Amino acid sequence: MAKLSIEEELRVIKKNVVDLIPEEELIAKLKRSRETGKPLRVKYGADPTRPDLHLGHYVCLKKLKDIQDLGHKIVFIIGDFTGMIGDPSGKSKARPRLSKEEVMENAKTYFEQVGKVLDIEKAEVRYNSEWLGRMTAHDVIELAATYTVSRMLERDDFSKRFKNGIPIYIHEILYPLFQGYDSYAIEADIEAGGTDQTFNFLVGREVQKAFGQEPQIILTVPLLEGTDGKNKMSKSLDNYIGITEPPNEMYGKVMSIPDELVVRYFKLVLYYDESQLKEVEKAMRENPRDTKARLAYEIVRLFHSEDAARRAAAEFDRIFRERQAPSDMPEFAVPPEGKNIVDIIYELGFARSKSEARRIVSQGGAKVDGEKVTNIEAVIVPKEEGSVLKVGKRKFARLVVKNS
RNA sequence: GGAGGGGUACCCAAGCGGCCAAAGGGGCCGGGCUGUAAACCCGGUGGCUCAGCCUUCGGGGGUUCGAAUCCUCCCCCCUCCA
Repeated sequence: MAKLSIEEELRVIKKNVVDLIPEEELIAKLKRSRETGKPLRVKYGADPTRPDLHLGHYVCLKKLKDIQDLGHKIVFIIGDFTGMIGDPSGKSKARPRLSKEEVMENAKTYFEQVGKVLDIEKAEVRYNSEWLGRMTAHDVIELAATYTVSRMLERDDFSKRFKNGIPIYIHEILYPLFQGYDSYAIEADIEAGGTDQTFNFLVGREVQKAFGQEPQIILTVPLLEGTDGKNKMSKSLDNYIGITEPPNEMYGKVMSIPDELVVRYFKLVLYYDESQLKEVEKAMRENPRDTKARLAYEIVRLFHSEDAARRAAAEFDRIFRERQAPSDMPEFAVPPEGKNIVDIIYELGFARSKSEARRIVSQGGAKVDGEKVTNIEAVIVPKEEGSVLKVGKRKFARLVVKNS
């Protein structure tokens, strides 16, 4: 890659970044890196419990890719040790303890997905049990002595929980310290992550200083809101768009985000620059639907292909604009004498229980060949060429006569 | 260690002997409408062999014709004092 000036390098790094603390130190590090020819070490913590990456992760991975392209070293930390503690950031729910095998398995899936965004071969991968697992009680106390309780309680999550009488466990208090120790162990120059990690990263700086190391730079990227438009994208809230999801699913999920989020997705996921975003804003006012469709198209293209995007768009229009059946749907065998509508819906997995299937039917949510079927006693005998069952807005199946 | 408060369905939160499968909100699901799986409006939301039955209100035991509601033991959480 052509040599950029420090200013240009900094501009690349700063794109779509919320905080860079402190910028002067980064400039100094960049200068020194050029002089010594040693790339900066950029730490990124990987969660070994959730191998499904989504667009929210992508925002940060894309940033890492930018930095990698500038010639710096990305260091992935697999938190196999801290995974047993559970990061207190956000919701606090006890996470299951993972076995070594599970961690390795998750890590494998994780990197398969990360590989879609940046070059794993050029990155360094470390497991934090390597150093945390070797710590003695003495070491832990020494680490714990680098921070105070009141400073720990400055953290937003903690102070809120403390005020609201929600328990905070000691091990959760220790978490940021261990994460900080990781930075020391790998000699991080920069630590990157979402803005919710700011506190942990700051603790990392303190730990590094306490152990006589130059503190890392903190680089945070915005948290992308999920399809609900309110909360940050996360698997547990089920408002996420996974980067490995099939094209049709991905396209549909993008179409389901609130209109207000469209510009933000163009910015954070597609990396549009200011002038492009102005155009998008204008287009959004004039024709929101088509603009959102363009977003969906571009996102599918990014993670799959131009061809997949085209097909996903056509399929979406076919189902939701023209109200037609999809070109491809699961087949369900019905005996010649027919089968009860509720049983069919339940067996297809279109309802979680038979009661739910009954509700769907009686509320008018089931159609066979375009005709509503509201009687839960109805017995369906498919036409000779097959019939189309539609449940809700987007669940379809082809019913065919077959002797079982 | 002492004193108080609390644990209710996917989440938050009412109920405090029968009318409670349990108010209300969120979420989710369905319908209508539409520019989309947007927004908005309406309805539904434990399960089943469904006008009936079975399981649910931290866990066990008990009182009662009858308990989420009363008693008792246990587990867990919070606050204040020490």
